[in-house]
Amino acid sequence: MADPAPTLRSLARVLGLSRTTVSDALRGSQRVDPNTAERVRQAAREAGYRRNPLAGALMSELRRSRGTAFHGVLAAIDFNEPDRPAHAARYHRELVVGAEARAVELGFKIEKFSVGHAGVSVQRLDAILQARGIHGVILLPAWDEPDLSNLDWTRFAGIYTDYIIERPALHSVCPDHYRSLLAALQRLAALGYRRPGLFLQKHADERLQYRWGAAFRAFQESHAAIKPVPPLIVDAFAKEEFVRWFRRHKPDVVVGHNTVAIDWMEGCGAELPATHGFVCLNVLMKTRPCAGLDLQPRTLGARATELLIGQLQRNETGIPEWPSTTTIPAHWVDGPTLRTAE
Amino acid sequence: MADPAPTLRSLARVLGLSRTTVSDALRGSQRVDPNTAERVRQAAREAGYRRNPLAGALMSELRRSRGTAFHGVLAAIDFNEPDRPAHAARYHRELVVGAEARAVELGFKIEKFSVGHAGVSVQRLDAILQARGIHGVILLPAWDEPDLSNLDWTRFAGIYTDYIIERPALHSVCPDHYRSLLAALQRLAALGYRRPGLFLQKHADERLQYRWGAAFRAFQESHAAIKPVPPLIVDAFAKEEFVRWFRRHKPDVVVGHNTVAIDWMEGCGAELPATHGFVCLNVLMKTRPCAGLDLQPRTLGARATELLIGQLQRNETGIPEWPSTTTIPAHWVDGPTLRTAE
DNA sequence: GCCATGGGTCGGACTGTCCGAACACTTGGT
DNA sequence: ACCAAGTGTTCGGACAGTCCGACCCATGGC
Repeated sequence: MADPAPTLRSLARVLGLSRTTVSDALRGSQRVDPNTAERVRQAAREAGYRRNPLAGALMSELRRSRGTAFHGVLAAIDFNEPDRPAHAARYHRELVVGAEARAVELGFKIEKFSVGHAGVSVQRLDAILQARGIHGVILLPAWDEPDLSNLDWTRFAGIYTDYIIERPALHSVCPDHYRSLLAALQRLAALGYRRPGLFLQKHADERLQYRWGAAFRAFQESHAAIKPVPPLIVDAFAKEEFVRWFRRHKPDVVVGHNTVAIDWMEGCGAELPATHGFVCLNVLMKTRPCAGLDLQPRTLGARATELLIGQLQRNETGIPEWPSTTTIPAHWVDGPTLRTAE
Repeated sequence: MADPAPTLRSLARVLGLSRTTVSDALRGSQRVDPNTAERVRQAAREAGYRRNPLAGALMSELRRSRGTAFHGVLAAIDFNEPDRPAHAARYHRELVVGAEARAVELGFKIEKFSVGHAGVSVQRLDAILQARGIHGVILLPAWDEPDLSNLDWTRFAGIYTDYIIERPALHSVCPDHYRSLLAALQRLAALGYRRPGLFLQKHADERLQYRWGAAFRAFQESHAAIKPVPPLIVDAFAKEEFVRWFRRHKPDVVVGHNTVAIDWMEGCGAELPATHGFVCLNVLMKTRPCAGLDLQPRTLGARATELLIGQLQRNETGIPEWPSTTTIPAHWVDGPTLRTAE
């Protein structure tokens, strides 16, 4: 093990070939004689040659985009959805802000693109990215199942910033809804609340594969002191349904997205924080001051950028064999809708 | 913008300096005359120079590691736990095998260390790693809450290969139990099973923050055609308790860790796969042929290594501000305990 | 006058890739 | 028999930014 690690050049010297031929042979280029290629592969195996992926990525980039030098540019791709609610638009903006900040720190730059509807088509996007020499893309969350399978993924590395993407199945980054709600409920229990209730829109939970509801039930099951208030999961927000549920099951704290529930609770005679409490599952959605969960879109954007740059440095383009999901727990935000101590 | 993007060399030519001096100046080296440095910085600003981060990373690695025979060494740290069951030991081995393979591909190498009990103490480990110039560590799962907070984390980057580590709070990599069980139940439903039952040891689910149980209940709640068999979650495996549950709730397929349940089912008159089915939640634990989930320890080890090397390349040591959890879904394995079609 | 010191600058070497040039050899038309 | 065109294979140049050792030159002590 005293010898320095073998390189393309040392290998070529031993074989009596040029470094170029060795490189081509190892990458399976059609230009080299099959016999020569086999010879090279065997010698590489025996010498324990390991290609330097960093150099590979650099050179590939450098040569391919000759003239138009490497800019270190990443694309943030937004699926153009016309009637996106304000909080979702803000979540997207925060994701991009976080991604941009981290990108700059690592010597990259982010450009925004919009596809579908008023934006460009997928084919057009492919052409634009290729022309600009962009090989890393961050896909922003889409309400409907996004489809970018038409992109030529052999030339791109991608990260999705929501739970699951199937077309194609990329690595993704998103909040840890399950763990965050468990932690929030634990905090409520520590504050003395014993009858937590969950108030959700059905579609919101479905998108997360029922993680909110699952965490809520798991908490109830595993804590004997907690009274099992059944979660209220509705098709659309409606006052009557909520009031009926609230009167019947008497939760002492309600956890949900929509802060209009606070008004309805007060309409039933509740006084916050004196008699009851409220926690918002996404502070970007609150329309009045209250405690809640910050899903940390900036941090998610930053982490997505880190993962993407990691892939580029390993020269890993294409669809991963085993897509992974990276999650970050939400950050608790105090507010006037909860009592401060037992 | 007709000119090609400025490089260190083009910048140096204009300034009448060498590329080295320009590089040093821009990176704020002490070796350069402050006046020269300022001149360089201004010229770079005016020319719109942007350093190529890929080339930077490559060269930094290349130059720094010259002379040192190995590109980089990572440590795999195992918490020495005396009475670890055989399947856990195998899971650990597979994790390391996956990590080693990926490390080699990326030009790194892995060395194994064992701490606690018969292994070295944490203080000693710190000294050893420092002396060996090792800055990346992969922590293997520990049954009890592991504690490595005494390591001088300002000098290390670390990844834990299980759900959560609090001392210190590092990034972690682990299987996606929640999603995997949901997917498995969906598959069973597609095969025609309508009364799935879950059989768990309490401690096993607690360690995962109840994710098995939570996924099971979430599936029942969201699928009207599925009969809600209550999960059997026991303190210790015992035949009588299982048989009572099995007779009373009549599940048509049982999902659990311990394959001894198959014997008990057969004792109750079940015939697999004719009348009933069984799925093992971790194929490393099965003691007889059956369908189940491969939690993919090799892939997890590989991904942990990638994340760790990413941190090292970004020069990120210490405890992350926001620890993330990266999960990979389990891989379904067919077996003779399930019918093959509707 | 000589040598040691040190601040500032420079050149060499390093990685793998891509493209066009170069070369050897075959084929087909005249 | 000769040349043009085509085919198959190999090679060399250029490229990025960094680190280390070498080098130049001014200064100061003896």
